[in-house]
Amino acid sequence: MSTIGGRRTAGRIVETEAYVGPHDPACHAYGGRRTQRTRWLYGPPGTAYIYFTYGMHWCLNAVTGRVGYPAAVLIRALEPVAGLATMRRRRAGVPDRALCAGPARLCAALAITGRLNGAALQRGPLRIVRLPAAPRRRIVTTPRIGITRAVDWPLRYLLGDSVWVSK
DNA sequence: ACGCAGATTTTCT
DNA sequence: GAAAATCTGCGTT
Repeated sequence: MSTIGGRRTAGRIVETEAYVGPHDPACHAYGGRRTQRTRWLYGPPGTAYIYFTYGMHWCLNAVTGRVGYPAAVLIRALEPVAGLATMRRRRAGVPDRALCAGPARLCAALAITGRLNGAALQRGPLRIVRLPAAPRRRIVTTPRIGITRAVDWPLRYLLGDSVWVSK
Protein backbone atom coordinates (compact mmCIF):
# COMPACT_ATOMS: atom_id res chain seq x y z
CA MET A 1 0.00 0.00 0.00
CA SER A 2 1.07 3.55 -0.73
CA THR A 3 0.19 6.94 0.72
CA ILE A 4 2.57 8.74 -1.62
CA GLY A 5 1.30 12.11 -2.76
CA GLY A 6 -1.30 12.28 0.01
CA ARG A 7 -3.51 9.66 -1.61
CA ARG A 8 -3.99 6.13 -0.37
CA THR A 9 -3.70 3.39 -2.96
CA ALA A 10 -3.38 -0.30 -2.24
CA GLY A 11 -3.40 -3.67 -3.92
CA ARG A 12 -3.05 -7.36 -3.22
CA ILE A 13 0.20 -8.78 -4.60
CA VAL A 14 -0.74 -11.39 -7.22
CA GLU A 15 2.53 -11.81 -9.12
CA THR A 16 6.22 -11.71 -8.16
CA GLU A 17 9.65 -12.76 -9.36
CA ALA A 18 12.64 -13.79 -7.25
CA TYR A 19 16.20 -12.62 -7.84
CA VAL A 20 18.19 -14.80 -5.59
CA GLY A 21 21.68 -13.49 -5.04
CA PRO A 22 25.16 -13.09 -6.55
CA HIS A 23 24.92 -16.49 -8.27
CA ASP A 24 21.74 -15.56 -10.17
CA PRO A 25 22.83 -14.40 -13.66
CA ALA A 26 19.67 -12.32 -14.05
CA CYS A 27 20.14 -10.46 -10.77
CA HIS A 28 21.44 -6.90 -10.99
CA ALA A 29 24.04 -7.86 -8.38
CA TYR A 30 25.27 -10.93 -10.30
CA GLY A 31 28.86 -11.66 -9.38
CA GLY A 32 28.60 -9.41 -6.37
CA ARG A 33 28.45 -6.19 -8.39
CA ARG A 34 28.13 -3.17 -6.15
CA THR A 35 27.17 -0.03 -8.01
CA GLN A 36 25.19 3.06 -7.15
CA ARG A 37 22.10 1.32 -8.53
CA THR A 38 22.50 -1.97 -6.65
CA ARG A 39 23.36 -0.33 -3.35
CA TRP A 40 20.10 -1.14 -1.59
CA LEU A 41 20.00 -4.72 -2.86
CA TYR A 42 22.60 -5.35 -0.15
CA GLY A 43 20.50 -3.69 2.54
CA PRO A 44 18.48 -5.37 5.29
CA PRO A 45 15.42 -7.47 4.44
CA GLY A 46 12.32 -5.37 4.03
CA THR A 47 14.14 -2.60 2.20
CA ALA A 48 12.66 -1.16 -1.01
CA TYR A 49 14.99 -1.61 -3.98
CA ILE A 50 13.57 0.65 -6.70
CA TYR A 51 15.35 0.91 -10.04
CA PHE A 52 14.83 2.87 -13.23
CA THR A 53 14.89 1.04 -16.54
CA TYR A 54 14.37 1.40 -20.29
CA GLY A 55 14.72 5.14 -19.91
CA MET A 56 11.16 5.47 -18.58
CA HIS A 57 10.04 3.04 -15.93
CA TRP A 58 10.39 2.46 -12.20
CA CYS A 59 10.20 -1.05 -10.73
CA LEU A 60 9.78 -2.05 -7.07
CA ASN A 61 11.55 -4.88 -5.27
CA ALA A 62 11.44 -6.00 -1.65
CA VAL A 63 14.91 -6.96 -0.44
CA THR A 64 14.83 -10.43 1.14
CA GLY A 65 18.43 -11.38 1.92
CA ARG A 66 20.40 -10.66 5.04
CA VAL A 67 22.54 -7.52 5.05
CA GLY A 68 25.26 -7.92 2.42
CA TYR A 69 23.44 -10.66 0.46
CA PRO A 70 21.77 -9.25 -2.71
CA ALA A 71 18.44 -11.04 -3.06
CA ALA A 72 15.03 -9.50 -3.68
CA VAL A 73 11.49 -10.07 -4.88
CA LEU A 74 10.25 -7.99 -7.82
CA ILE A 75 6.60 -7.01 -7.37
CA ARG A 76 5.06 -7.63 -10.82
CA ALA A 77 1.31 -7.17 -10.42
CA LEU A 78 -1.37 -6.09 -7.95
CA GLU A 79 -5.09 -6.60 -7.67
CA PRO A 80 -6.31 -3.05 -6.92
CA VAL A 81 -7.91 -2.86 -3.48
CA ALA A 82 -8.12 0.83 -2.57
CA GLY A 83 -7.71 4.17 -4.29
CA LEU A 84 -9.08 3.06 -7.66
CA ALA A 85 -9.99 6.62 -8.62
CA THR A 86 -6.45 7.81 -7.90
CA MET A 87 -4.96 4.94 -9.91
CA ARG A 88 -7.23 5.70 -12.86
CA ARG A 89 -6.23 9.35 -12.74
CA ARG A 90 -2.53 8.51 -12.63
CA ARG A 91 -2.90 6.09 -15.55
CA ALA A 92 -5.44 7.93 -17.67
CA GLY A 93 -6.99 5.98 -20.51
CA VAL A 94 -5.92 2.59 -19.22
CA PRO A 95 -8.54 -0.11 -18.57
CA ASP A 96 -8.80 -1.23 -14.92
CA ARG A 97 -7.40 -4.62 -15.83
CA ALA A 98 -4.09 -3.02 -16.80
CA LEU A 99 -3.77 -0.52 -13.94
CA CYS A 100 -1.29 -2.65 -11.97
CA ALA A 101 -0.58 -5.58 -14.32
CA GLY A 102 3.17 -5.15 -14.69
CA PRO A 103 6.07 -3.97 -12.53
CA ALA A 104 6.25 -0.48 -14.06
CA ARG A 105 2.48 -0.14 -14.29
CA LEU A 106 1.91 -0.70 -10.60
CA CYS A 107 4.64 1.80 -9.76
CA ALA A 108 2.84 4.39 -11.88
CA ALA A 109 -0.51 3.57 -10.26
CA LEU A 110 0.92 3.87 -6.73
CA ALA A 111 3.20 6.84 -7.59
CA ILE A 112 6.32 4.88 -6.67
CA THR A 113 9.59 6.46 -7.84
CA GLY A 114 13.24 6.34 -6.90
CA ARG A 115 12.60 8.82 -4.16
CA LEU A 116 11.72 5.90 -1.87
CA ASN A 117 14.65 3.72 -2.93
CA GLY A 118 16.15 2.31 0.27
CA ALA A 119 13.07 3.00 2.41
CA ALA A 120 11.86 0.45 4.97
CA LEU A 121 8.69 -1.33 3.80
CA GLN A 122 7.50 -2.10 7.33
CA ARG A 123 6.53 1.53 7.94
CA GLY A 124 6.32 4.81 6.12
CA PRO A 125 4.48 5.84 2.96
CA LEU A 126 5.15 2.58 1.11
CA ARG A 127 4.39 -0.68 2.91
CA ILE A 128 3.90 -4.36 2.34
CA VAL A 129 1.60 -5.93 4.90
CA ARG A 130 0.25 -9.40 5.53
CA LEU A 131 -3.48 -9.70 4.91
CA PRO A 132 -5.61 -11.30 7.62
CA ALA A 133 -6.49 -14.93 6.92
CA ALA A 134 -6.73 -14.75 3.15
CA PRO A 135 -8.17 -17.91 1.60
CA ARG A 136 -5.57 -20.25 0.13
CA ARG A 137 -5.20 -19.90 -3.64
CA ARG A 138 -3.39 -21.81 -6.33
CA ILE A 139 0.11 -20.50 -7.08
CA VAL A 140 1.58 -21.06 -10.56
CA THR A 141 5.33 -21.07 -11.21
CA THR A 142 6.89 -20.00 -14.54
CA PRO A 143 10.18 -18.62 -15.88
CA ARG A 144 10.89 -14.94 -15.32
CA ILE A 145 9.87 -12.25 -17.83
CA GLY A 146 12.04 -9.92 -19.88
CA ILE A 147 15.43 -11.38 -18.99
CA THR A 148 18.08 -12.95 -21.24
CA ARG A 149 20.11 -14.89 -18.70
CA ALA A 150 18.96 -17.86 -16.62
CA VAL A 151 15.78 -17.77 -18.69
CA ASP A 152 14.71 -21.23 -17.55
CA TRP A 153 14.86 -20.61 -13.81
CA PRO A 154 11.23 -20.98 -12.60
CA LEU A 155 11.19 -18.01 -10.25
CA ARG A 156 8.02 -16.19 -11.32
CA TYR A 157 5.08 -16.83 -9.03
CA LEU A 158 1.49 -15.82 -9.72
CA LEU A 159 -2.02 -16.60 -8.59
CA GLY A 160 -3.31 -18.96 -11.25
CA ASP A 161 -6.91 -17.81 -11.04
CA SER A 162 -6.27 -14.05 -10.90
CA VAL A 163 -7.23 -11.79 -13.78
CA TRP A 164 -4.90 -9.07 -12.45
CA VAL A 165 -1.56 -10.65 -13.42
CA SER A 166 0.58 -9.38 -16.32
CA LYS A 167 0.48 -11.03 -19.74
C1' DA B 1 -5.21 -9.53 -33.05
C1' DC B 2 -0.37 -8.83 -33.86
C1' DG B 3 4.13 -6.43 -34.48
C1' DC B 4 7.41 -2.97 -34.03
C1' DA B 5 9.43 1.58 -32.95
C1' DG B 6 10.21 4.87 -29.42
C1' DA B 7 11.06 6.63 -24.88
C1' DT B 8 15.96 7.65 -22.84
C1' DT B 9 19.02 6.06 -17.73
C1' DT B 10 22.31 3.00 -15.78
C1' DT B 11 25.63 -0.15 -16.47
C1' DC B 12 28.94 -2.66 -18.79
C1' DT B 13 31.85 -3.67 -23.16
C1' DG C 1 28.04 2.12 -28.28
C1' DA C 2 24.69 -1.31 -26.85
C1' DA C 3 21.68 -3.74 -23.90
C1' DA C 4 18.52 -3.78 -20.16
C1' DA C 5 14.01 -7.39 -14.56
C1' DT C 6 9.10 -2.35 -19.73
C1' DC C 7 5.16 -0.19 -21.57
C1' DT C 8 2.68 2.52 -24.99
C1' DG C 9 0.97 4.04 -29.40
C1' DC C 10 0.42 3.45 -33.99
C1' DG C 11 0.77 0.63 -37.98
C1' DT C 12 -0.87 -3.45 -40.52
C1' DT C 13 -3.67 -8.05 -40.82
